[in-house]
Amino acid sequence: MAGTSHRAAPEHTHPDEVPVLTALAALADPVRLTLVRELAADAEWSRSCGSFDVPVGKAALSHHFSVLRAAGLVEQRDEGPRRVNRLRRAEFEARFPGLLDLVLRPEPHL
Amino acid sequence: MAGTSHRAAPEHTHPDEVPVLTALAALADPVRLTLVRELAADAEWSRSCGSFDVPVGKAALSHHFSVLRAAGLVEQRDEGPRRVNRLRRAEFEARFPGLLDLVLRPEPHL
DNA sequence: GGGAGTGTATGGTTTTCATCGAACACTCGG
DNA sequence: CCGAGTGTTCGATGAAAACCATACACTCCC
Repeated sequence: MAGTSHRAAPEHTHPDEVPVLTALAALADPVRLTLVRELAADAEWSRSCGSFDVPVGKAALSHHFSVLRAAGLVEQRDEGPRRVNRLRRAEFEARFPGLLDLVLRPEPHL
Repeated sequence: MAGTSHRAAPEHTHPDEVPVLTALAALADPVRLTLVRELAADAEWSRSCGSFDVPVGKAALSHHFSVLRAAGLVEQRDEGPRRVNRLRRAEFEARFPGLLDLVLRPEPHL
């Protein structure tokens, strides 16, 4: 049958239930910042967890995604053997207006 | 004569030279968040470092202000024996539009 | 059903960061 | 010149967080 996954669905937190401090802490990490940026640059649900170019092992990567979910930044869905991601642009923007733009904006020269 | 201080002037960093990651990290701490908020609630140069209601000793407090200066969030000036503070609203807003508003805005109920 | 691919969970190590206590520097008022 | 008030610096401590290697769970395809 369709839609049947015998795998535990990932726990999500809606941005509305996220404290500012949690959101800031989630974004204040170079690896997660990269994840969010790469995620924003591609189509929704197009990137699996392993498809990101970050210098950490799978275990750490999995943890980072867990943090991003808890901060309401990322939504995940199981698609066959892989877990694909989506940046929760609209919802997160509604909760923290401008924050995402800020972090996605190309860094002005220092 | 006036304006003569035999004390080392605090090192400041202009918001324009601050990476996003540094700004986020500076705000992603409960004590510093309180400092910024209290600072925003009062007139510029009206608050000395010791006048904030945070549950840490002077040493830690001094360190937090150092982080806030490095993030371009706070400017300090020596005024007699005390060091008074100013939130760099305009400059920081120009560099990171909306970020201060976000953190100063009262937290919606969770 | 076996094996490859993908992601999570666990346990332990390392690093980072917030914190404190104590010592020091500076300013001001007696 | 001394003492109180204020803030920084230093060294050490403890907690939090990032990380890795391994082992495990699930899905798909042959």
